[in-house]
Formats: sequence, C-alpha cells, structure tokens
Amino acid sequence: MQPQQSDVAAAQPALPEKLTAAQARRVATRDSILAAARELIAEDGFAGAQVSLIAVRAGVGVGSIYKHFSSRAELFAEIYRDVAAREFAHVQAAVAQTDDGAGARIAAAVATFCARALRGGRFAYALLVEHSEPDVDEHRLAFREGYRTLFREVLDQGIDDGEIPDQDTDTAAAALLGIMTETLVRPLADLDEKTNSQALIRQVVNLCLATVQARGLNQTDVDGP
Amino acid sequence: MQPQQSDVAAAQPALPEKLTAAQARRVATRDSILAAARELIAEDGFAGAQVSLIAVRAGVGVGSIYKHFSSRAELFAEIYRDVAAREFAHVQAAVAQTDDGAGARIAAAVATFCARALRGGRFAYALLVEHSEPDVDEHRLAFREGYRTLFREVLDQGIDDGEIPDQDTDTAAAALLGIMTETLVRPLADLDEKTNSQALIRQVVNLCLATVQARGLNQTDVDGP
Amino acid sequence: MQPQQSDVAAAQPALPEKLTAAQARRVATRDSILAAARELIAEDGFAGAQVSLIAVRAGVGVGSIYKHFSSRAELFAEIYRDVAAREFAHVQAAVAQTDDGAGARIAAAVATFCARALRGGRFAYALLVEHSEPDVDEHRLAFREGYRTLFREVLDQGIDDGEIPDQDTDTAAAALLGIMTETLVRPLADLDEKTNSQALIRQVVNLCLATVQARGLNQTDVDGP
Amino acid sequence: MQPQQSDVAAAQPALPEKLTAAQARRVATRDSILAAARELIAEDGFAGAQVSLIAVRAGVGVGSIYKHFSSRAELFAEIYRDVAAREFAHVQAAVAQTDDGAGARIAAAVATFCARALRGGRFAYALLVEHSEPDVDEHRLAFREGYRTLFREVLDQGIDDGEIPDQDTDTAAAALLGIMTETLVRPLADLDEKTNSQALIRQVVNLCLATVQARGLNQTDVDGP
DNA sequence: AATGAATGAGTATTCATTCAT
DNA sequence: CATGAATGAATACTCATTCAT
Repeated sequence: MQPQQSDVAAAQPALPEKLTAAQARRVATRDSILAAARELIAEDGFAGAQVSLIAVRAGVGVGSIYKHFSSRAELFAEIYRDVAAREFAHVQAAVAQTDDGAGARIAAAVATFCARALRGGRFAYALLVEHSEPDVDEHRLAFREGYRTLFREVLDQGIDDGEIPDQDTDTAAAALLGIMTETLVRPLADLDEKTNSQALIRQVVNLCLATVQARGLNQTDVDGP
Repeated sequence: MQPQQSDVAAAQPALPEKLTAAQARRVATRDSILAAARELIAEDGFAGAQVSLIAVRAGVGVGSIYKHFSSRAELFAEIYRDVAAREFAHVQAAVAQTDDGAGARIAAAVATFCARALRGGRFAYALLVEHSEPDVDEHRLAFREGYRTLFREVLDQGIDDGEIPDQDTDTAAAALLGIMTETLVRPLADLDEKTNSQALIRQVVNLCLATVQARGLNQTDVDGP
Repeated sequence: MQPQQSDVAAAQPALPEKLTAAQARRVATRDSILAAARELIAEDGFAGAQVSLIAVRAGVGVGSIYKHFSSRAELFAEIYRDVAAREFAHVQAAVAQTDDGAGARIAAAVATFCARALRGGRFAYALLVEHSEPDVDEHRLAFREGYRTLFREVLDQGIDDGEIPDQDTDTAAAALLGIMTETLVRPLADLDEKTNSQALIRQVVNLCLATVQARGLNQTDVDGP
Repeated sequence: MQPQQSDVAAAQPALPEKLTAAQARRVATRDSILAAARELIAEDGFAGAQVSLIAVRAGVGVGSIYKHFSSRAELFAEIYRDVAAREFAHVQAAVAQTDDGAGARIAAAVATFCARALRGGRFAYALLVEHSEPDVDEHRLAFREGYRTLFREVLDQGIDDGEIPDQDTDTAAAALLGIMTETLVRPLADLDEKTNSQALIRQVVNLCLATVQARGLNQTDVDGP
C-alpha cells in the first residue's frame, strides 16, 4: 500500500513487445501524474491533492491531467483501483501460501493487511478512512467493501474446513476490517510516533482470531435501551 | 446520540441562583443554534451544516452565531463535547446498572453504544465517521478516542475482576470500537434499509465479547512481509 | 433600450413607504451590479460581461453578485426581463397614443422600436442578436418572441379595423422584426458611423408598412428547387 | 447550403494540367477537413465544431489541420467563403433563368435562398445566425452582407427595368434578408417540427415582394421619440 | 446586542494551439 | 511530412467570516 513502490500486482504491460517511443512517453506522463497524486495524498490527504498541485508535482501542465483522466475523481478512482488490485492480490497470495489450516490463513490475511497498511502510512490512512467529494468517497467505500468481501471469502473457506465456527461471515468480515482499521488508525495518521509494527500486528491478529474463532457465545441476550 | 433530545448528561450547570432574563435569552439562543446545527448534520452531514443554514434554522442572524462561537469549527467542537458527555454517561450508566459480571458489563457497554448509535442514525454516522475540515476532524478523532478510553476502562474493570483474560486493553478497546463502527456504518448511512436492530446488536455484542474473552491465543506467530 | 437610463417602466417600488436604510443599501448594490452588467454588455457584448469584471465595475465583491443572482445567466435573464418590460411598454404606449388608423399605429410601433433600439446601440445589438451560453440565449429568443407577439397584436388590431389586409400575422410579425433587426444591425454594431437615424427610421417604417399593407399578392407560385 | 454536397460553385480551379499525386493527396486531406467541419457544424453548431473533433472526423491529426489552416477561425472563414460562392451562384442562376420580369426574378431569388436554407437546416442556421468567436463572427456578417449585396443587385435590375418602384435598394435588400432570416430561423433550428416548406417559402416570397413592390408609401411621416 | 449584506480567496475544468518525434 | 501529447490561460461559483448599521 505504498505509493512509491510497484510490486507484485504492478501491471506488466500485457503486450510482450515494446511500445513505440511516443506510447512510452505517454505512459510515463500518465504514471508521473499518478505518482504525483499518490505522493500528495500521502503527504496531505485528498484535500492536499489539488489538480494544480498534482500537475506541478508531476511536472506537467494541468491540461495534461485531463488528457489522461476525465476528472479529478476519475484520477483518484484509478488510484483506488490500482491499490485495490495490488493489495487484494497480496492478501490472497499470503493466504494461498499458507497451508497450516484456517486459523493460519486468517492470521496471514490479517497480518498482510496490517503490515502493508502500516507501510503505506498516511497514504493508506487516506485511502481507508478519509472522506472527500462524494464521487471519490464512493471508491473508498468500494475499496473497503473489497476487503470485506476478501475477508469473508477467507472466513467462508475456514468454515468449510470446519476449523472455525459457523457464523455470519459478512458481519464477521466487517468486524475484522473494523478491528484492523481502528487499531491502525492512530499509527497510520501519526508518522512521527514510531510504533513497534511487529508487536502491533501480532496483537491485531490475535484480536481478529479471537473474534472469529469463538464458539458458543450466541446465547447472550441483549435488551435494547 | 439523537440530535433532538437532551438527556442524562445534558445537565444545566447547577448554578444555584437564577439567571437574569438576558442571560436566559442568551442561553436559549445558544441552544437553538446548537440544535439547528445538530438537525442539519442529521439531515445532510457536515457538508449540509453551513453557517448560513444553521442561522436560518435557528432563527438568528449569521453574525449572532459568531457571538456565541468563535468559528464554525468551535460550534461543532461543542456539539462533539456535548454528545460525548451524554453518550459516555449512558454507556457508563449501563455498565453501572449491571452486576452480573464482567462479560455482562462489556455486553451492556457495547449494546448501549450500538443501540444509541443506531437511534442516532445519520447524525451518529456523521459524528463517528464523516470527515470535515481538519479543525473539526480533530474533534471527531477525540470523540472516538473517548470511546476508546471508556471501553478500556470497562475492560480494565473486567480484568481486575478476573473474568476476562489479561490483555492490552487500549488496543482491545480500539478493536471493539472498530467492530462496532464498521458493522454499523452501513445501517447508519442507509436510513431506508430497515435493519433489525435487535438482531444486529446481538451479533455485534457477540463479536465483541469473543474478541476480548478469548484465552490463550497469544502464541500465534506472525512474520511480517 | 439604453442601459443607463430608467424610464416609463422602471419599477417604482410597489410599497409606498420608505425602505429601511439596509434595504435601500441592498437595492443599491443590486442596481449597481445590474448597471455594471449593462455597461459591460454595451461595451463588449456578453463575452465581455464576465462575472469578475462586473464585480469590479460595480465596486462589489464577486460573492455579492451571487447574493443577488443565483447565476450569471440569471443576472442576464433579469436584464432581459427588465428591458423587455420597459421596451414593450414603450411600443404599446406609442400605439395607444395613435388614433389615426391601423397604418399609423403600425408605423408608431415600428418607429418606436427602431428609435429606441438605435439609442440602445451596442447594448440593443447584444440583446437582440448576440448569442451566448444556451441558458442566456434562451432569454434572447424569448425577448425576440415578445416583440413578435407584440407586433402580431398590433397587426391583428389593424386587420380587425379592416385597414390592413387579412394575413398570417404571426409570420408577418416575424417579417417586421426581421426587417427592423437586419436594417438596424449595422448601425447598432458600429457606434462610429453616424447614421441619420430619422431618415433610417422613416425608411424602415415604410418598408414595414409595405410588407403588411400589400394586397393580392398571394397568387405568386413558387416551384422549389 | 448542404454541408455534404459540392455543386455549382464548388468548381475545382481549372488548372489544365494534372496535379502530382502528393498535391492531390494534400487537396484531399484539406477537403476532408472542411467536410468534417461542415458536418460537425451541421450537427452541433459552432460550439460542436472543436478542432480535435474535426480532426477525428476527418481522420487526420490535429496538427495537420494547422498545416492547412492557420487557425480555427481561418478554417471557418474558408467554409464561409465556399458556401457563399456556391449559394450566391445558385441565387444568381435562378435569377438568370427567369425572364418573366422583375417581380419573378425577385421571387426566384428569394425562393432559392429560402429553399436552399431550409435544405441546409442546422448548418444554414449556424452560418446565418450563430455567433462564435469575434474572428469567426466577422465572416458571418460578411456572409450576410454578401446576400445583401446580391439582393440589392437583383433589386437594382428591377428598378432599371422600371418594374419595381425606385427605392434605397441597400436598405430594401437588408429588409429582404431580415424577412427571410427571421421567418426561417425557427424552422431552421427545429429539425423535428415538420414544416411545410413549400407553403412557407410562398409566404416569405409574398412578404418580400410586398416589401419591395409597394408604391407611394414614402409620405408617411414619423416623429422620433 | 443583533443583524445580514458584503466579502474574496480558492479550484476544477476546457480547448485552441504548438512542437518534438 | 504528419502526428497527437502536452500546454496553460481563462472563468464561474462557494461559503466561512466580518463589520457597519
């Protein structure tokens, strides 16, 4: 979830052969715009990522941004899509690499989410929790929904394997996302405070496992206020 | 967490003597401004709570708002403080009324938070998750931190009683807040969808109890990416 | 049709008593905005009447313009409505003052239109023929339609009186408007060229009378290309 | 006045020798640009005829347009010149084919103008009445002036023949153009409304004949306001 | 004290034109 | 020679805050 680096899911151009020089330049401009936007979001959140600032940072004219993206919202939408694809791929890869049972898979998923979010820092914070215009916020919600779906799948798999108790996995997935977001939100926002990431992640993983592995708690009766 | 009503913690400062008529009028004006702001937030979120709209709704001039509050952010800050005091009081009262053990106290705290948030609807949604200007957002974070502190106290009490396992209650409290927020966020935003609040609350309470009551999960080892 | 002067149809405030000082100031600001807009339209057409320029000319902030008019288009709409009301009133008054028969009434209507348009100069030109955004253009067309309706009424009256031959007065009114607009368009656009307005108006009146007073020409047969 | 077809006056300059292949290609490109611009004007008016859209429609790069035309305005200027030449030729041809007297010649001129304008539809509307940048509008006015000159010549001829009364033919020509434009402007703009073109043209011809054939109306006296 | 008219800095977007490849 | 990616000036509108009355 780092704005600066490209990794696992970073798009290799599907065409094996080289692009023309012009195409390469166009792609480079586009990438510099995306990179500039990611940097500014990482520094000041969406409020700081104004079109003219993005243009300056990318070293292009404002008009060029609109050659590549139909609107500011669409630019951010692309950032969300890119990040979502990459992050989801990472979590799925972490799950796939684990063959120690459902608990381990869930732990891997949670740990991967947290570790990557913590490395994403302010950028991850903005994408996960910052509001913006409705058009952009829509994508933030979709991004979160993506995680919800992803974690639900991992939970469903765990239930299928009979290793975690049957439960409403949609709500449970929301709970996991809530735990992760809320426990990480302060470290993500404050770059200064040096958190012991390893310890924090271990803690969050344990909380998440506890949440979904508990058995026999459904009898608790609650009377509304 | 309903904008319209004032209850438990909305206590008038217990000044023994009466206010002059002028003072009473001043307080009434101030209250009408706050009420108008709460209503507008409940209807359209922070974006809809513009100073001029608040003035119209309160039946005062815009200038008068600045006689009572130094800025729009300060007005919202007061709303946050009021709501925080009232809500925290409710959760604490619910806990105090429970003498069935730590689990029941935690369940009462969580259930009270959820039930009141659900009744607060769009207003609760705005206060809990909507961003606004940085100056206002600061208070939203403080509001959430307040809950975190509150739930930590309940957890600490439970640990003291030996009924729930020892753990980092600060992080656990954050986890509870995360679970509650994330599982409620959709129902809070969509007023149309008629949620079965009782069932939802029961589910959330169970998830929260599972999170903090689990024992012996701390051995899980995580290797960061 | 002069932007600077207020006459016959200029609104006397319907309320007989004085406005408060604040109301008077508000009205003065509003009027200065309208006056500034009319001046700029008269100087450079709609293209020159940009919101910021209007604000500078009126000696107000841009925001003030939006306190009085919901949009730039609405400001222009009001100008159109004001002018239409005043101009239509003048033409109708000229007709009413004439009791020498239908021909004289039509002559009075045409002469009044032309004389006032010529005095309006570049301003009249802009209102009558200049295109702008669709939202504004709509009002220009309505303005022209208003004249068309007005002249049709005068023609209908003439036919009722049996003094001018029966004909399609809607089309005839359009023809009159066309004659007037087209014969005046050059003098209206070129402020430099000193036209003999009296002679021009007499000519236009004659052409218009000829157009509507002719009898027995309907047998002309035309074969389309 | 149809954008798609080239006819009478679209004559290739009568160079006796063939062009080289390169020259032919260059002319073809130029023509395709002009054709694309005409199509777009016909579809959406000047506002829709953006340089990049013209390039796409013509199947060339935007840069190529500037190899053939120094600016967007110059491209439109050429369209105006082409259309003017063709249309003027048609009107003149219609007049030349008529030997039944001055009235018939004028009727032929008017009918030809109207019939062709109605067939030109939205394209004719744009060229005749739509404003654009000042640089382009200049050509619109010149186009209209051309018609004025043309109709003046027809009128002068009629006066020479002694068949229509002596009058200021310049102003009368403007009147004819005004009648035609104003009576046609609604049908030209609304493609939906199926107008009975034949009937409309007959009406317009009659109005025009009435305008210029009237005798003895010059005594009407007008007192300016 | 109360008012509300006035303020103006701040921002996303368009499109004719250019020029390096 | 043709291209089309890049350019950037230009412009309407918002809303928290102020201050003369």
